[in-house]
Amino acid sequence: MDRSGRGDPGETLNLLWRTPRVRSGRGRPPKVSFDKIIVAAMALADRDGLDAMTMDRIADSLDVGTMTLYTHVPGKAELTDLMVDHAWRELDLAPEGPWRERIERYARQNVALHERHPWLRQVSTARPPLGPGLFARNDFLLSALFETGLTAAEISAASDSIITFVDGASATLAEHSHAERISGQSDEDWWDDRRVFWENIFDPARYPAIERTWNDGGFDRSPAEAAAKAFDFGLRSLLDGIEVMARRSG
Amino acid sequence: MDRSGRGDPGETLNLLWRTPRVRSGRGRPPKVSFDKIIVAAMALADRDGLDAMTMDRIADSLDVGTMTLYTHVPGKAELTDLMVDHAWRELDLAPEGPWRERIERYARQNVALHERHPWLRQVSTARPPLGPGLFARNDFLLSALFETGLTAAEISAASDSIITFVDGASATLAEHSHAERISGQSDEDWWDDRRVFWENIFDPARYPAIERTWNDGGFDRSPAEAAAKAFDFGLRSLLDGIEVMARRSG
DNA sequence: CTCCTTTTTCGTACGTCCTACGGATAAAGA
DNA sequence: TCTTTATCCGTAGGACGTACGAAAAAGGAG
Repeated sequence: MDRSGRGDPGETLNLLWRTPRVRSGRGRPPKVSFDKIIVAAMALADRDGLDAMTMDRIADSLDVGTMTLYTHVPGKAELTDLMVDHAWRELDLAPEGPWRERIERYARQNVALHERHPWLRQVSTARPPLGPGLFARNDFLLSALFETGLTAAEISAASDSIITFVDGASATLAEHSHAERISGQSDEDWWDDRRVFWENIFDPARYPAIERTWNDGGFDRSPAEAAAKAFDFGLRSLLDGIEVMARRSG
Repeated sequence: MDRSGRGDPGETLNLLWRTPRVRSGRGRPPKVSFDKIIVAAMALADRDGLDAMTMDRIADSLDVGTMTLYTHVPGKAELTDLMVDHAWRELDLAPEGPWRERIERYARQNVALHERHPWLRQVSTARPPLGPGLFARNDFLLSALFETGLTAAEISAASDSIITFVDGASATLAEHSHAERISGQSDEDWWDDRRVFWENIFDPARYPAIERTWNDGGFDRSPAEAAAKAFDFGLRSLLDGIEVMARRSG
């Protein structure tokens, strides 16, 4: 009865924390491994998108039968969880420098991660797979925030809001920088559609604030640039908010 | 070549802004309408989740053949876009009160919206359907922010970061309050799993900051309470950030 | 070498889902 | 009555995930 597109949480949990199996030597030698499947699936999703990542194609790219995958992985939902955790493990989170710098580094790394793996925006929202990747990230953020002297509850809340914002904003950024590839629409066509929309469909009388922002040049930047500005502003505000709270309490 | 799970943007755009068709009187009388299909689809997704919302079941709930739907809607991707926009139109966005209050009202409304329509978290991230619902929301936020005296570019960035944060945090909140229904796992089982995880799987030596936060009571709150705290903190910080910027510039 | 046990491989088949196609159907107008 | 127009919807096909079970390939025992 899985309605969220994710597999049984317990099953995934065991896979995420599993220690590599020790083979007895007996039995037919495996052609693929747990890890190779994850890597192949990620490569496919990176190149052709999450929808193109089918069990058939993953198996093909590994030169095995489709059903062979099911010896190593319970199903596609679990495989997706494993991919997400594997991606998060790519974050390079050295605990160095002052706390604010560390969190900014995390934010930049997260953007780069979404650039490499644009499919993350389709799966990485709420209810994340509770694997080593997630825990490493959370540990990094909590560890940085302990330097502020806030209470554990405050730190936890601050960490959660940073995760929420950075994940969402990274997804938006990656969305824009991959837009051409995703929509199959060239940048020129995009601007054309946009012009047609503003000229023919948009009714300024109905949305005066949008009209005014448009006239004042608020939309002159490309979507990617605008998203980057929003990212910077939001992150700065959150970090400032943490500093204010720290000064008040300590 | 749609890889994002969304339909042709141009097609959806026309549907979103379409004026109700004037029937000539000729032709077989319709059994369903555009709007009824959207409402039925939303009811299904609300009750049973997005995965359970199939074209077959939507048609059944309307007492028509499956293919009848395709007379009114090009396909499922477009229907999903229409549902998202329809949901956004439910936001009650009266432009009253000081700007900060207005944005807080928007935030609360958005949480309520995600409570009513938990499937939004699976579709409402980047690349939103550019319909009346989106524009009404953006107009509301921009209109509120104009009171701050910031430049159009600053307002646009601030608005975008609020949208990113509020959407992500609302999704997390709704996720937790619907967790039981989604996972089919009772609250007791959830806490049991949690205990098993901390006792058997979690390695404190590897994640010292998490261990410390745990010991300091940082995780004592229920996930829903913790998410609410993160929501409040993040929104307050963003609004403070806007105030600071406004004071600096004018 | 032969047989048994263990482990992995993978072809077949089924159920679900979206949707292209085209004939049937029901109204209005000529 | 015949034509035009708009809608309804049964059938069929293709894509996908995966249950099942037989076949294959290794080690070890006799």
